[in-house]
Amino acid sequence: MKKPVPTIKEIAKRLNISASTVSRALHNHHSIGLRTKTRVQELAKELKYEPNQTAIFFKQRKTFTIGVILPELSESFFSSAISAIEDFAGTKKYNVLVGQSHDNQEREKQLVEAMKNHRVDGMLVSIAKNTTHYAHFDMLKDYDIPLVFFDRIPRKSDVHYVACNLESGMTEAVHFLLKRGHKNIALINGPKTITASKERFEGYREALFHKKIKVDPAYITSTDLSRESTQQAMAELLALKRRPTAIITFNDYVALDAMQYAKQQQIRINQDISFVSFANLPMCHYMENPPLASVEQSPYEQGKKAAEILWQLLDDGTGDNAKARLQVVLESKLMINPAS
Amino acid sequence: MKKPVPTIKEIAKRLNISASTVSRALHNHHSIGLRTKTRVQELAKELKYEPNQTAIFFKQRKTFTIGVILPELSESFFSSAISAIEDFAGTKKYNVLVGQSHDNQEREKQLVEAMKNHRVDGMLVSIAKNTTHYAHFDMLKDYDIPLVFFDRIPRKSDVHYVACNLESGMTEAVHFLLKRGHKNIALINGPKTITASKERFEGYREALFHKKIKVDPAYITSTDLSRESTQQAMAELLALKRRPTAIITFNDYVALDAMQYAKQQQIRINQDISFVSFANLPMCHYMENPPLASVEQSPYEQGKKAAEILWQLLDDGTGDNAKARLQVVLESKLMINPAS
DNA sequence: AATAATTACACAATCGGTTGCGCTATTTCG
DNA sequence: CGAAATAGCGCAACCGATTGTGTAATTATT
Repeated sequence: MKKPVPTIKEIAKRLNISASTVSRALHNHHSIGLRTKTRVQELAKELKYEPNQTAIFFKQRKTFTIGVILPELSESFFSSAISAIEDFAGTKKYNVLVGQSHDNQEREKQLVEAMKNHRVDGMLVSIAKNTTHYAHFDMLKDYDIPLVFFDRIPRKSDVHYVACNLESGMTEAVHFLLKRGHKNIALINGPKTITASKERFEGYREALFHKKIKVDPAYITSTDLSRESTQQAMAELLALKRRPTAIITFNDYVALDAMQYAKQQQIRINQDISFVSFANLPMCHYMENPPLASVEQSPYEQGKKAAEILWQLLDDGTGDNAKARLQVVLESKLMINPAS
Repeated sequence: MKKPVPTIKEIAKRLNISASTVSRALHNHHSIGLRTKTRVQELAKELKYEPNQTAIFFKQRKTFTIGVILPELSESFFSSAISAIEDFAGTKKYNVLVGQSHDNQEREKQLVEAMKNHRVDGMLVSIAKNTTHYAHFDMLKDYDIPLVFFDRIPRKSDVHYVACNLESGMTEAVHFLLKRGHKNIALINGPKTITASKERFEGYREALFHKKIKVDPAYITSTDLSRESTQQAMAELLALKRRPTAIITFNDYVALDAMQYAKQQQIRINQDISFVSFANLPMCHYMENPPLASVEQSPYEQGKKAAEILWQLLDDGTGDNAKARLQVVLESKLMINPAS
């Protein structure tokens, strides 16, 4: 049951040859004779020899492992993204190390440290909500570990990233509602500190500006994404004299909480008030009164694209394209809910 | 930007002492004088020295990494489980390597190989649907890598595992419906080949037997979990003379597909036909007509428990408890949907 | 036939940190 | 005061694989 794990030395000893010869034989090196080559390979198969990767990692200064850090593994968006990343890594024979920050900057930093010490060959990161310092990421340059951000990206220009154009998604959403005759379109945005909220607001402002409609500050609310906070925002909107006839929410979860609250207030969903949101969760297709439309943020595609970029950097060897920043913005798309 | 990564040797050279002294100083070894100790530690901090883990992994024959293999990272159940595992591993300063088998036995085998060669300290696995051979798992014993299965466990008795008692969950579900006056309770079960389906059926049979009700074979349908297959099963049930008044489905997704089809056939959900299912997905709490109840399978708890068992094995050092099989069955619980 | 080229392998260093052992001062104690 | 104990540090082996260089034996070249 507990056989001694076979090593190159063991094979060498048994065949009375040197370890280096065994190593070369196993790699089909040309300087090894056919006879010894086959003898080595046969014994290796017999002993079920498998190279000790930890030794190789150490020697080659390469671990064939990438690190992925994201806020929450259990969130649909991120689990789709990590799935894409793992798929891509699998095709390249790479391993994937994961860590979740739980939107905690300190934990995020620890994870970066751990993965750096682990000598991952590259990293993919979706940053925590409240991450404001990026020193723990900058450090990776000293270790020549390429880094690609995705979805939740830092507000810096000197990084590689993949993101989704939320602004255009929001613009599309507003136009969609305007076309349906809505004039009073409110917003339940996310936490003001995060980029994603700002982009959404910009899209909103842009769309209204384009139609020469003034932005009513009272229509702009925000939630910390908790149910209570969302319902608080909803309450504010319902209390307005000029009550909105349409609400665009930060994402589908917020929409659901808002809609639930609205229902309690005897408001008919998508009749008295129409909803449009972000994420396009599959579950909404099963609902009787889902948001009329939702902006697809393509988690799988983002993850995949981020992985592609990372491998581009890995293949470049030295990462000499430190100047050329690879920045990809995927177009978001407003998906009209068929069930609505 | 590309500073030479500091090593122990570098520190040793600068202080004109030996590498071994540096190593011991950093570990607060008693045989090192206070003066040199502080000199070393200060220089280490100044150079931002961080030990190269790959070297330590290699030398110590320990990687502080566990491998997790599951069918699909993007499935809610598994993403919750991996989240729990990562959380637990984090508290122990361990890293988590993930891989998804996509229910493909060959890929699963590759992943086990890769993780074994990576010398992970332990593994957690939820096996692929169609995995029938376990040789690739047995091999781990030769490498002293403890292994704990969870949720999707193999049909072998000589393994450690954590699973959920689906049978009792099903029994509860049937009793729930019987108590509400239903006599004609049908089943849309999962693929016949998988254990989870068998357990559900056993629970169903057991519950009816207990009430001295005969099982009508026509009430037992199955789906491969695709929408088409589910709706096919639903069509069969609706075509029956003695149409069921309640249906228990394999999981919430199946329930949603079935309900959608039923609606198209002018059937009023939970009035003409009541639904009960498995998984207890949060999304159901937002629906107007969710399944009346759903069996909670506690993915987070299962993942956590599996991790706990794995660490128990890791702490035992030699894994000498090869005889004592750690097998935990968590009770499933029928959750009545508040929104229903 | 003498030299050059090629084949086939061994030796040894190396990656970075850890650890048993040994050596030398200094201190302690009888 | 001389011997034993102890403190403080260096030497070298080691983990397992890779790789540059050296070298003997064989083959090719002119």
